[in-house]
Amino acid sequence: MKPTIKDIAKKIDVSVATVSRVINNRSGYSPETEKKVLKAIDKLGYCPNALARGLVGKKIKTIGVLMPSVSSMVASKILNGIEDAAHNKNYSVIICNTDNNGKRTINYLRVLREKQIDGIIVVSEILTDEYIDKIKKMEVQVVLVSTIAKGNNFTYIKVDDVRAAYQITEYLINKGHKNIAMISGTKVDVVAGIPRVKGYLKALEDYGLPKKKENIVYGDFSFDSGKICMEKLLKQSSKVTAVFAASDEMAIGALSAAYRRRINVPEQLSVIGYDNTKLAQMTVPPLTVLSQPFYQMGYEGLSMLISKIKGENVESKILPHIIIERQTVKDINR
Amino acid sequence: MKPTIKDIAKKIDVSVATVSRVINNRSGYSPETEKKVLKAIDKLGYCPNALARGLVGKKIKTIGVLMPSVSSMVASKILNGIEDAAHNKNYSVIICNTDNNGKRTINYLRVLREKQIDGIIVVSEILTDEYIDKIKKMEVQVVLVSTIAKGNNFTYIKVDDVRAAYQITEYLINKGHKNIAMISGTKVDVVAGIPRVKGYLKALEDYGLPKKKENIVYGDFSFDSGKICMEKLLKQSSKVTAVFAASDEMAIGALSAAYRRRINVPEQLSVIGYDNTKLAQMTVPPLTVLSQPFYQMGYEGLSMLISKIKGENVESKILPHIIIERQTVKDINR
DNA sequence: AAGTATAGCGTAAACGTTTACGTATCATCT
DNA sequence: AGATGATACGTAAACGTTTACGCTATACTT
Repeated sequence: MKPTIKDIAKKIDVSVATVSRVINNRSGYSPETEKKVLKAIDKLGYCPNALARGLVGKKIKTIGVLMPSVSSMVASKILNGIEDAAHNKNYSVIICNTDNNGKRTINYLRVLREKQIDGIIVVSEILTDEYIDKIKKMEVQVVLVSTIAKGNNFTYIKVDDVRAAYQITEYLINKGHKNIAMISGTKVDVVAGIPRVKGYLKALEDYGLPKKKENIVYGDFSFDSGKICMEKLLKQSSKVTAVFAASDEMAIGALSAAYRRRINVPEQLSVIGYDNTKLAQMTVPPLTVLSQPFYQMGYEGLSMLISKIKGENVESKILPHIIIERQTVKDINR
Repeated sequence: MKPTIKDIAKKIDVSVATVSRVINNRSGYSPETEKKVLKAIDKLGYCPNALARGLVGKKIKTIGVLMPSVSSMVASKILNGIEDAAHNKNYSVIICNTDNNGKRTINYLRVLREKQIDGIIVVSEILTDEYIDKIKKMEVQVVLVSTIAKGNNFTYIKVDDVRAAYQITEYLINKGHKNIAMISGTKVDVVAGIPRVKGYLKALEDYGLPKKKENIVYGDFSFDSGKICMEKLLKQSSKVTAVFAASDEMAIGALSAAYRRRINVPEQLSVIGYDNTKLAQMTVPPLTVLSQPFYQMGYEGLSMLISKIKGENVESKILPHIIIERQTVKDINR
């Protein structure tokens, strides 16, 4: 059997309270007792039981992370940031891959509640009213990473997607492009879908460029859908010179489709991606992208959560984005 | 305050034992009492406290996963499998990103012990004697995924790397290649490094092909190192017609380097990767690879762990691999 | 009728901690 | 000398469960 605090106490003939005090660096014992206790702990190989601690102290130093997919490049980078920050603050993280599945998500919420976690981080998830309701009932601290819950004052940390999409489009316009297509994500996505289309359209409008319906095609953020969308775009009559894809993967799909049609990037067609996953550097030619600070999002998101757990007041945060110029966009002014 | 089992008991005037019994589907109560209890639970919004349960029952239904990086494509795919299996078996998973850092790993081991987890999975980690020692002292069930601990009888699940490397080389030989180079991973890696070189050399030997020292270059599994290694290979006098890279990323790096040098793949140079991450389908041309069943490794690895936790006897397992032919290898026989 | 089995429940200990409170000892101050 | 305060402990309750054990009432057996 694993030794308990009682075993330590018995061995050196002190009370459990004293042992507990030295373990927790409280005051109330002599240097000699401390030495004896420490020695006994070492000898018996004692290790505190976090469950018992959590039961009385109501803190288990563990948080839950809900995300639609742990294996996507963006999610795993965010997770990376969360995990690093958690480790630095001595918290553990339980991962919950919701798979965009309502029942599964609800189940996770229940399990997290049972396990008395101190807070939860929701990543890239589209929050339904049901989730929001359950989360509120949990009476637990929450922060949203790369997502929002409109109408609710959940703390969030993300990038300004409409602004980013606007700047991408503006960037393309400044490079002389006038007929710019967009490969969007799903129409229902309130974070990575709708806002990016909005930003794209706003820029077109501000610069007096025509908003052509056929220039927007909808994928699902995946490589395959990017390929298919690009095919669609290529079949159209209107000759686009640049394509803005709402994800790296779709941009790479577009690259693939262009390659198959013997269309040279960036000579004949410019392509810009969104995210700046590791992929973007690996393509030929390397992909110009809008970069989101995923790691930072995760890291700061967790830090914000801990602050909230400690009772501090925390404001939502918009993180800056940048365009990373590589080799898939051509300046056609010159 | 969250209601406890006592609150339920008090409300409907039964004992806590009875409430506990219906919660846990034990016998010993009438249908009417059951109804009353269930109703009260629903009304008060009661949720069991897993910490208290774990304290008495010595099972918290949580496992820990140690991996060098959560954001790498292969690790995250394995994690995906682990998480799915865990969810199906009603277990939670705590992730521990060790970052190949000894102190950090030891710290995680301590935390996992404190939190009384039921088992641990070690993924792709190079196990030092210190880790092995600590793990043994934890008296906890373990399974190793995509790694081994030589000299110790830890249960593992992985692919046969020397056999896989042998088959890759054989495959290339059958396609008419005689001067085959290898871009290996790190020399110290006892799982993804050494064994693959071994398999490669064995095949060369069995087929009576010369083993040239300069045909093996060492990277670190990353894209950049793959690029650099390919450059080295290209600078050499001996004209290689095929390259076997010990990871997809390095293979893609090789593709990049070849492209820059205007060397056509697969016309002038064949390339084969190892892993079959999502990346492999996205390159132009799509990458021929040896595919490792990462998701399955994770899924079955966790299942094995649960079996061990339940006290069953579990054997280590070698999972099958296959070569997926795409477009980067040319048959130069014809 | 007496005995036995069973259903349905309650009591209380146990799990491993933390912590409020009490107490004994001793030094210091007035 | 007596009061005061600090130091160094110990005692026991509390956290929210599970579960061994015991009890009562009823049904069934012989």
